[in-house]
Amino acid sequence: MKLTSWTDYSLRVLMYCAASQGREQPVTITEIAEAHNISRSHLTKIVVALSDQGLLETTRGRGGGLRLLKPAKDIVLGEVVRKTETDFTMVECFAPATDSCRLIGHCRLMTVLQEALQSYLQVLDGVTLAELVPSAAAGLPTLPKRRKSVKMTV
Amino acid sequence: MKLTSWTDYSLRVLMYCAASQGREQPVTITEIAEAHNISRSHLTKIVVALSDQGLLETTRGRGGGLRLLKPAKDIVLGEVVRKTETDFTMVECFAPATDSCRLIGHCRLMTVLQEALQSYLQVLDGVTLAELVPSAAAGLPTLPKRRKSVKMTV
DNA sequence: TTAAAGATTCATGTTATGTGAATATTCTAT
DNA sequence: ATAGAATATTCACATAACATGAATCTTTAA
Repeated sequence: MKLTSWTDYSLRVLMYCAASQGREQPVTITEIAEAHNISRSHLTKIVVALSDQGLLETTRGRGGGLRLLKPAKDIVLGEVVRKTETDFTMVECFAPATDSCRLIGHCRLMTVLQEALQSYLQVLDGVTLAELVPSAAAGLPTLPKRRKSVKMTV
Repeated sequence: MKLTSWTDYSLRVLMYCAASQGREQPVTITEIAEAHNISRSHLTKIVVALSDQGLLETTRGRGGGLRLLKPAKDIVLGEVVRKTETDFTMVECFAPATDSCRLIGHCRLMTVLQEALQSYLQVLDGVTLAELVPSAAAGLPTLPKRRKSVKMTV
């Protein structure tokens, strides 16, 4: 059981944007791709999806780039994961010939796993992007262009 | 995010065995494979693994088959899933060059996802095999009893 | 000694994910 | 206007995890 790397990258992009809120120039895809050392093409697709899902805003052309639509403190992780993760199927529902299904009518197993999933997402609903990116959480007015060592709260 | 079908099948095997506790002849692999309409070869590998993990006992030869090592009411789902699911890596830990890592030192994101995973498994720790297979549960031949509500850590 | 069971090995199929090149489109600054 | 910087789209392919299945070996009760 794991999140897809698609979700992983999506989170990185959003965190990067969150960390850069307040910057003059918006973040660019190339910038993030280089920071994380992944394919720019691939990252572009992820950004497009995030944009379609209303999680960030893109502007083309010179001086363009990415921006969060909401303040980082208003974006919860659960929302992001629900949108980026496409398949939450925990187990297959087997044919009615299946022993358990024959016994119970509807699959008790699936219900339980669904509850566990809810519990998982609820934890993520309690955390915002801002909390993952301390500098944004602290409400520092501006970030230095080149961040060296930034003190943070653990 | 989903469980592997390996885990899925593992659960089916155990549930089948649980439903058959008390039978004269032990359950056979062929029997389960046919019930769920999956490859006998494949299922064999799963059974071998379950046996190695101490979740069931196998006996070869005529009259052989599978048997749970413990009563179904003493086997919790969390235990099974922890054993059958091999990879709980939620996200990659990116290179230190990564923006977030540079800021935080250790990845806050991973911590949060780990907590969510714990919450997921805790729900499964509250459910036993017996509860998934009514006939095996305390000898009740009728419908499943309502399981007590599970504490969710949010 | 035979048939029924699990165990092992090897080869292959399938699918989701990831990569990257090439090119189109949009926008701003000069 | 136009050049350049950015996102957006399309196509082809690479890769690894997951799944399947045939064939054969090993064990054991009847």
